[in-house]
Amino acid sequence: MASDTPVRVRFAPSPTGRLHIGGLRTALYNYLFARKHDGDFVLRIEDTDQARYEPGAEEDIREALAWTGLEHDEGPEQGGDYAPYRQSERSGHYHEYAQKLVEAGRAYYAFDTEEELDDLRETHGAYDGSTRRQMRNSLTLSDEEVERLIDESDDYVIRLKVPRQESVQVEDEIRGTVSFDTSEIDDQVLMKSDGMPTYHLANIVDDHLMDISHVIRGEEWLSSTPKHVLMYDALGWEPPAFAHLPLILSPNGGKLSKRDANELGIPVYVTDYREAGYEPDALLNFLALLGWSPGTEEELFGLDDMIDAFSLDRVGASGVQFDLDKLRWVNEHSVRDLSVDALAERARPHVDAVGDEVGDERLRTICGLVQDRIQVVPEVVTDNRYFFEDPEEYEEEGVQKRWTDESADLLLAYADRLEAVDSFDTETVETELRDLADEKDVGAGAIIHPSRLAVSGRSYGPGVFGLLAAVGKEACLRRMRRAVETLG
RNA sequence: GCCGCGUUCGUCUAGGGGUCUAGGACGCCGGCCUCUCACGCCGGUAGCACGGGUUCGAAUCCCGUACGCGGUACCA
Repeated sequence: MASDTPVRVRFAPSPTGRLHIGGLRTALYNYLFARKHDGDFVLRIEDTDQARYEPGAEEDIREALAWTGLEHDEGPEQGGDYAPYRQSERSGHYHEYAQKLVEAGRAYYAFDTEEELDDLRETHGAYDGSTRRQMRNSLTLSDEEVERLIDESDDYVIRLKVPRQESVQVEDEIRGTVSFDTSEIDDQVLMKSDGMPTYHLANIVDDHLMDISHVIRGEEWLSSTPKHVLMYDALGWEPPAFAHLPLILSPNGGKLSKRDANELGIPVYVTDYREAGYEPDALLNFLALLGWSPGTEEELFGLDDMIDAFSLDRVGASGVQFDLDKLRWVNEHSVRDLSVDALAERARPHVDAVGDEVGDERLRTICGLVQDRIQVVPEVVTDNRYFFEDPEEYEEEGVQKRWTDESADLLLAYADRLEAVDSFDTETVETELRDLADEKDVGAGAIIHPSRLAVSGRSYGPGVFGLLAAVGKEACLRRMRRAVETLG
């Protein structure tokens, strides 16, 4: 990397769908690289495919990035020195340079119909240096004919004239030099018949015009990079540095799919992670570790720490499998770092969503009790149902282990004592229990465990005294007596 | 099929000719702590894809094979 040119990178998603988790990682690496080098991080919308355009997708992308905190310096909505940042608004540039390529003899008009192209693919293979002579294009037709065809119809494209049998070198920051033989490269369409550029043209024109210094993108682009290099060369432009990131794979192999989301619980879209209650900083931390290593034994990072530690040469080259357990582990640490108040605030929407009615004060109490027992915020309510409703059954294993012949009597006696008590706080509840244990000459555990079982239906969970206090006097008495009835 | 990229514990990775009887993390298993669970701490399990070279010496370099992934559109 030339250290004298300012670093400018871009994240260039296409609004054909919601932002994918892989896209977020690409954005993250771009962001880290930009911040690390005091450069600019640009958001560019690559909306050149009218057929696949999805309304709302750009909004989702913006929302997802905002949620994660990856702020860009320039983009469609806030503008910047290189505006506009939506390719559909930059048509003039693409036409201009497509024209230049034609004039320089590095591109040509092609008039072939879809049927002719299908036919070509079947009989000869690709539209390239070996077959273009047989096709209907400005290389084979007379100038007059070409002019007439262009005038008469809009149904033509501009194709890149790929030189025959040359070797093209791509310098990749992650993989080193990768070479391709131009005989393997077809005459890529640059301008589509609808007047829109293809990704390939738009991408290099914009990267050049926007002074992009480093193109950091997914590995799926590596194969088309030689085409881009050929175009930079034809236009007399210096290509940016390239870095192709390894792809994120499903634990089942292949790309992450909606099926992984359903079967493995791995969300595919960024906003789904928000919905699932993951902490954005944890997601970013996890994503950073997926394909990159700081070289130290540190694993838990804040964004700023990641920026400090980041470098492209520590990004791996092989595909990486998504590991939900690891994400949950990282998230668990983020949850634990939250203040109880913050956790309660985050839990609120999830509480409301399942229709539990609980005041802020009590929600904070509950959060305090479960904070280091959950990995993801919604577990405050999805696990730990006993805070909100009486247990419907008692964990069988727990009953076998903790419910003894004396449990019923002890629990009843405890319930009676609690009924007589005025304030039902953690200390009172504990004092009463210990006093009763002394009185009956049993270990505290003889009452503690049946109590937990009766009140929560489980043999595990928060400390009993906090648990009882949080559940409340009325419910505790009801549940204890009910447990004695059903467990005997 | 062809082209490209990749291959270290189940997973993410460190390591880039001797310091590697391969280090860390997640997961899993065991222990300690403890009213239970969880946290925390301690310990354990498990790996250089295979075959040839090069070298005094290879996880590290080269070649081949296998496997995986990507590309092969008027999609990005």
